[in-house]
Amino acid sequence: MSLIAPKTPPGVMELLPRQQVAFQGMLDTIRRGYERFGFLPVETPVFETTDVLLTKSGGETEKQVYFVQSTGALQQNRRPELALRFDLTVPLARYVAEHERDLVFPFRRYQMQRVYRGERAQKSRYREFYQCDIDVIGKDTLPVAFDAEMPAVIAHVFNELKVGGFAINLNNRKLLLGLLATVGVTLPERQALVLRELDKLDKVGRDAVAATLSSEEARLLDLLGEAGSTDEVLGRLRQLGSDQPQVREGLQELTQVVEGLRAFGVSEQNFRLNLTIARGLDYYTGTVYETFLDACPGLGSVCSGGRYDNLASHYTKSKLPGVGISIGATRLFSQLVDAGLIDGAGRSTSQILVTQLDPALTADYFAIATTLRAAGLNTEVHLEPAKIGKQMKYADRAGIPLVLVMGDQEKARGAVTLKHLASGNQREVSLATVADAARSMLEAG
RNA sequence: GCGACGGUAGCUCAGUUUGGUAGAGCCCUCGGUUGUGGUCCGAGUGGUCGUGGGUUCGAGUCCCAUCCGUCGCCCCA
Repeated sequence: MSLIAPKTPPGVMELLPRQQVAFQGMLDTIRRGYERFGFLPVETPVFETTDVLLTKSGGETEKQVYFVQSTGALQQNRRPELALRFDLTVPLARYVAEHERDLVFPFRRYQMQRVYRGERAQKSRYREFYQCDIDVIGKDTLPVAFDAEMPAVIAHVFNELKVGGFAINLNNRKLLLGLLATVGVTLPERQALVLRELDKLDKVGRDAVAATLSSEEARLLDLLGEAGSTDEVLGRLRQLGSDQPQVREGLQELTQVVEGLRAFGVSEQNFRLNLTIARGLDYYTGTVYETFLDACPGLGSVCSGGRYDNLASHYTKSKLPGVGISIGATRLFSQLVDAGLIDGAGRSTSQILVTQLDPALTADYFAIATTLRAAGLNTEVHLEPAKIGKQMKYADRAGIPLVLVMGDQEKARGAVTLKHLASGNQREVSLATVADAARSMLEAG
């Protein structure tokens, strides 16, 4: 019988158990951070009906959607009625429109689930990946203060994740569109093109971008691309003295966001104004965010989002403005592991392995394990008889930090031997105090 | 969808120039060590050389086709 090659489909992240522990730890940290700011959990199905999912899509999005179809429907040649979500924001819009009467506004929700994009896999571009979103949806109105809270939450989470240096880049699309209008760019298609080119500024350089633009557009490019501190950039924008309404409004919002961030106590190191980021052109209408890690300069954003004034407009007549931001957890994890900022090989969930040295003492081993578990320690018994060296090797490879050994010598003394594998420390302790001893050896490392 | 590069052991790769018995390191298993993992030493398992066809006495190696993968473009976390 011929074997089928065991192979994960391209563009997915599949982890070994110890890596999975490390990844779960990261998700736990993000979840704790989101809850610390009072966001509520929501989950939605991985698939939506195609009419819900594709309302918003331009041609690009639709090309990346995976359709879901039953075998029966396939055989009847019917068009798929379901498709996999490609982000969590569109499902959120549907969710809010559908459950509007049962929700409390402003509605603060977090959602950490997998999304799917049918594009060609590349480095740190996955076809299945986790997004960890927070969004706030207002009823009729949503003050700009919420735009400032988003990056404050992210700064808190990234500091908890210990990712090293990071910078949340801030911009405002009203400001950008207003400035474009002042140089005569008012056609949506042209605006989109200029913004897309602007977005590439860091990547391909000023001259390459300017070559695709008119001279007036290029002058604007130089204004937007000029570096400087937060206050310098704001000052420069004010000096323009533009009375173009979108420019005034955008500048005022951006100023409020900066003031809010400072009031929240976010370090100046962790945010900056960057007038060249434009974000996806679909639904953002005001503030936009993109976050970059100092440790991974060449790689893209690991966390981005923005303000949208009319997201749910396809599903309801209610006005439901929102602002949200999303951590790309799969990409973030793989980058942090590559950069050595987190240990990709986590510990086992077992804290202690009770070995079987003497088959006659099996009942004692089980009883000791029960005692340790009752004391709150994750405990595993090596149920398969084997040489003690092999049992230790098992603990070492599985990432179990502590090993318990008891032979008839120890038993006669009412004691057990505990060995901490990483340090090699080994102690004989009284059976009566084994849980406390184990705990202190785990803490000592 | 477009472009570049690449497919040889579970993994990383050498071998291709000049056709001549399929290799190394790591991993894994066992042993050295009958109460001690990780280090060290020894042995062993593991391959239709991506697939199909062609040239040849003989193809991992040369020719043609094809599939798949990686990276980049577009777009995006």
